[in-house]
Amino acid sequence: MKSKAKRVRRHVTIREVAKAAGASVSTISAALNNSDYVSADMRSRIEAAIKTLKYCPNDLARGLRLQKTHSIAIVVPDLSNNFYIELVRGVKDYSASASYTILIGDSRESWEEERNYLDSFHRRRVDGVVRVPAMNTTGGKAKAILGNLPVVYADRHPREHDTHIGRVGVDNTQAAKSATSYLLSLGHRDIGIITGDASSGTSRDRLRGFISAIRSAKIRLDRSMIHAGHNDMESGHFHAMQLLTRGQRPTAIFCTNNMMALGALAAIQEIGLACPEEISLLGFDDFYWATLLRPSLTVVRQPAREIGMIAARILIDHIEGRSSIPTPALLKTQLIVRDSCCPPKKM
Amino acid sequence: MKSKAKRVRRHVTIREVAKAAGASVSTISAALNNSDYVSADMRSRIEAAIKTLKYCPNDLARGLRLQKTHSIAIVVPDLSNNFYIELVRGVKDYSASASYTILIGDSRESWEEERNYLDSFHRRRVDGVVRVPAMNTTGGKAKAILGNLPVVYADRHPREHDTHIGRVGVDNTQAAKSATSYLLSLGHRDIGIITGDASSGTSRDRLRGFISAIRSAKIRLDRSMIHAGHNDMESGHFHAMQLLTRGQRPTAIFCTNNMMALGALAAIQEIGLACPEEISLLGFDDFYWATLLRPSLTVVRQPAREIGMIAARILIDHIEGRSSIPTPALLKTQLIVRDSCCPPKKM
DNA sequence: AGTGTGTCCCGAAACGTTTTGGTTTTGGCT
DNA sequence: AGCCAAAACCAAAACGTTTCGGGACACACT
Repeated sequence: MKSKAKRVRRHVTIREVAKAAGASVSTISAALNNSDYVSADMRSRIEAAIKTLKYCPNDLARGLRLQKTHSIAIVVPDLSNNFYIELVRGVKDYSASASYTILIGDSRESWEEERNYLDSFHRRRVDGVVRVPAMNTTGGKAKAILGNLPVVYADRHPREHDTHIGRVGVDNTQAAKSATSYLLSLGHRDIGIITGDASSGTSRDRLRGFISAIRSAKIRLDRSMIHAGHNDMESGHFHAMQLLTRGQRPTAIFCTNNMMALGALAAIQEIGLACPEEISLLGFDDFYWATLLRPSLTVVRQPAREIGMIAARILIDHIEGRSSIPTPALLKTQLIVRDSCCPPKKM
Repeated sequence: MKSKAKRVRRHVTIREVAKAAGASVSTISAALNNSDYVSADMRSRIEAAIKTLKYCPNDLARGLRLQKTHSIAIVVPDLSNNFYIELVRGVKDYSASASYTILIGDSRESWEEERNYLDSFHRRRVDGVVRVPAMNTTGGKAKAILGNLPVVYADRHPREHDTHIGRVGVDNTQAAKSATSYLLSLGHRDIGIITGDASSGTSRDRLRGFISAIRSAKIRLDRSMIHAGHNDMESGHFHAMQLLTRGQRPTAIFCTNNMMALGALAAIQEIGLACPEEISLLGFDDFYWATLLRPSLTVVRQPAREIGMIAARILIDHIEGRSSIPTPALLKTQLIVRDSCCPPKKM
């Protein structure tokens, strides 16, 4: 037996395929990238060799040589929020159709985590990233991490100094305004709102829409009815508690994301208020089990999957030098009326 | 200006850092991998150069040279099932602590999708994968795709011919048995069960546990009470409908995963049965909003995060040549009693 | 016979790292 | 001064691909 003992080669290479098929390395490569100019005979010999050797191409080498990985990253702030799952799936489906591969990051609303993911994806030389920035990204600047990698923002606004090639989401101001108008039309006058962190453009827009609706109805705006949470269940619960236990309790609460709506619902159940009779609850973002809650939740629905698909489209178009749809791309929201809102009790 | 027009170099390399710092390429590499033998002076010059040039290491080249990527993949069947999110987070947290990076795949219970992910990860040369195989993986054999990449299975059983280096989950038979015993102890005698696909070892085990409990209680087993679904809401709904509209309706339904429990709950609500008074419902897998449902769901909880962490541990230990804990690793389940089960009405 | 035009294949050079095996410099010791 | 080990650095060879520039051959047309 040969003396070369350390024969623990982990993967078979194109070179071994070449040897087995009696061809040169470059011919194998040509065959793999099904270029023309490789005879039928040769091609079948190569395919046979690939099969018997169980050859699996090395994308590291490939990407290195090509200076392109045919992959994009998607980083979202909370995978346990079904909205982002749908968004990721949109990205994935479009990417797959354009034969791009995706890498998923879950920052859990932490800039630290997000930075790690972005850095890791950058080092992996993804061709671009669609990003839903984490909430608490205080001093963090993605630009410093990503260099001039193409970025498109989805759902949330980019910070001012973060360059990007596109943005897609909904018209948050308009959506919040019409949702609030719905509450007003039911007769509510004392409406509490729980928004996301004020540092987020998206949250600001939704708050703006809320205020605008209130003003249009010629109602005095009570700033103490405005609470800023952190887009998670816990802060939804906390701020709903605040709103529900104060002197003059609102007759309706509008939560600007689904997690906080859940937290608010928990608070309502805990206090033992009847929803919607004593307190109406309006959420943002739909999710597949919203109908299972009692009452089933009235929400404004964003087309999560479409947002993902379009974000991927803009990104990939840009990567491939095509021009794409204009941006920001603003998709339509839809008010899904279910059972959690009704006219307020007269007192 | 220089005539070299196409100066669109996308990324700065170690070589340019070397030039800027007045050092050789190998010295930069040494400095980066903070080896010894690089003077303080040189090191600071290098760091300065890295900063001003915004150097970002190329993990493709690195992985290629090292024959190791320091990354593992985790492929789960359904990211919109919170159980798997927790599992993924467990994997991620352990991996991060061992300075491994993770790649996430979401097969949506489809072998086609899973195969794509596995293949893509293999080509990327991840060092190993933790896998929760998709349900409908009929003829598919992961072995053919992954070669001899280390695989550890989590939550679900591997198929017979799929080699693996470890497995972690819960004692499904035992868990299902004691859950069923709980229903029996409440006085239920006519219990329906909705299991996952029979092709899954996990589903089989849970069914086995159910049957065993029934038999132990000396109750005649009614096979028409056993329905096999597909671990999704839709089939949970469908089979609950079947069970609830038949001649002799069961007084309790046991669903062997959380998605099917939700589907069953939807069916119950649709029919207008009072739960738990007219029909008790018992689920598998806890989720953070289970308490928000009315009734809040009684479930057997699996330690999802721990399963992920241990799976990652076994995998990484193996990759690094360490020996690990024995496998299969079976963790403890816990019955979380809430409001969806009560003694059956006497008729 | 000469010239061209396809077809099929190949060798070698890159891509950006790390590692190996050096060479030079430094400084401490006789 | 002379010597030597250690410290600091470097050039070149990999790692597994793709691509560029050709080479060899076959065939058709002058």
